[in-house]
Amino acid sequence: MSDVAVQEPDWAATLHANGLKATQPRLAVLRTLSRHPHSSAERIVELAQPRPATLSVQSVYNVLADLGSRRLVRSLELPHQPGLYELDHGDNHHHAVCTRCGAVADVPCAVGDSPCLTPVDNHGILVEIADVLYRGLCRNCRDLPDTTENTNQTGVTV
Amino acid sequence: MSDVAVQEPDWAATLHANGLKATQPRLAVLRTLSRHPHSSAERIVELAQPRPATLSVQSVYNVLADLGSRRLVRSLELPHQPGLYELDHGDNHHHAVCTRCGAVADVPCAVGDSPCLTPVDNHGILVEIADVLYRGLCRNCRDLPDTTENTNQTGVTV
DNA sequence: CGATTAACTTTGAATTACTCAAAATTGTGT
DNA sequence: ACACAATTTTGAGTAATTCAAAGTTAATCG
Repeated sequence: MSDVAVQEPDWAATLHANGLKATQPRLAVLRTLSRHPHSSAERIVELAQPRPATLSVQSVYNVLADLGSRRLVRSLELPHQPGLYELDHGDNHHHAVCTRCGAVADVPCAVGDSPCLTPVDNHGILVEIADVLYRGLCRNCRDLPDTTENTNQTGVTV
Repeated sequence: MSDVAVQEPDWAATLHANGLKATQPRLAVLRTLSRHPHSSAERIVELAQPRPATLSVQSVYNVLADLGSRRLVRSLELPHQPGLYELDHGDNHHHAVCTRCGAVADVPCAVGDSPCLTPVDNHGILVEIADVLYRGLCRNCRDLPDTTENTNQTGVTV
């Protein structure tokens, strides 16, 4: 029997197609984001180990910048938290974040087709993109009484 | 003839009504935000001078935190920029930001009534708030050719 | 297939936007 | 005016990120 492995893109080929060398740090970052979307730079370093055995935070920042400029990766900035990164699948999806545990979920960009897709002229600014951040409580946190400690608790109120 | 002054709220009374002392730094921050919405803490220090003659950045942060907890002021976090502050008028408006010059404009929360007001259950997260950030080009930047320097240029791409 | 070299990563220092804590000051009720 | 708690300031500290120079590596050429 063959292993039932999750099909992953050929990252080396993707990098080459974008005029980038297929280096270990870049492959590690792409593999990690593929398995763990919405990860911070520090988290990527943790998750990427031990392949390669060492990977500096600065390299991750460099890699994320390079991949971001090629539209392979995009970032998500939540208030009072380090930036989170995910593979850029070309869709313009938004995010829902739990204000209690910090869990992040993708939300398709289709709430009656607006406001994401309709360019609006607001006070002279011709809108091309709408970034929407939904805030609320995830199922798990909703079910817990106010006083209960949450296992997912990050200490951050987003 | 009397001066044609813009009518400003009685900030001292507002502070007292919220159980806060009407101190010079607090009055200066409120006056400044009233005249210059979407200002950062550093900018508030610049704009508030010379009344009082000295005002520390830390005081501004303290004041903003106090006023924020009383819902007199709210903040707006743009990626890769210091937090911006504005008076909280109780409406739940959003913001449009020019990706070229960084200009910020208020946008009423009413794009077909959604997505701001309709709670949606997305991937288990019961949405209570939707923060929308519109990005685009302001009239001024749209009229300028790509190569032209923008007078409002802050160096920041938001 | 091994050398060359431009691209890339790492190391270490610097910066920005804040936060924290203790000391000095000020607003307000008496 | 006085007193005292509330507030501001001063100074140090922190987290996330950026900058710059030296070292390393991937891919191309011989």
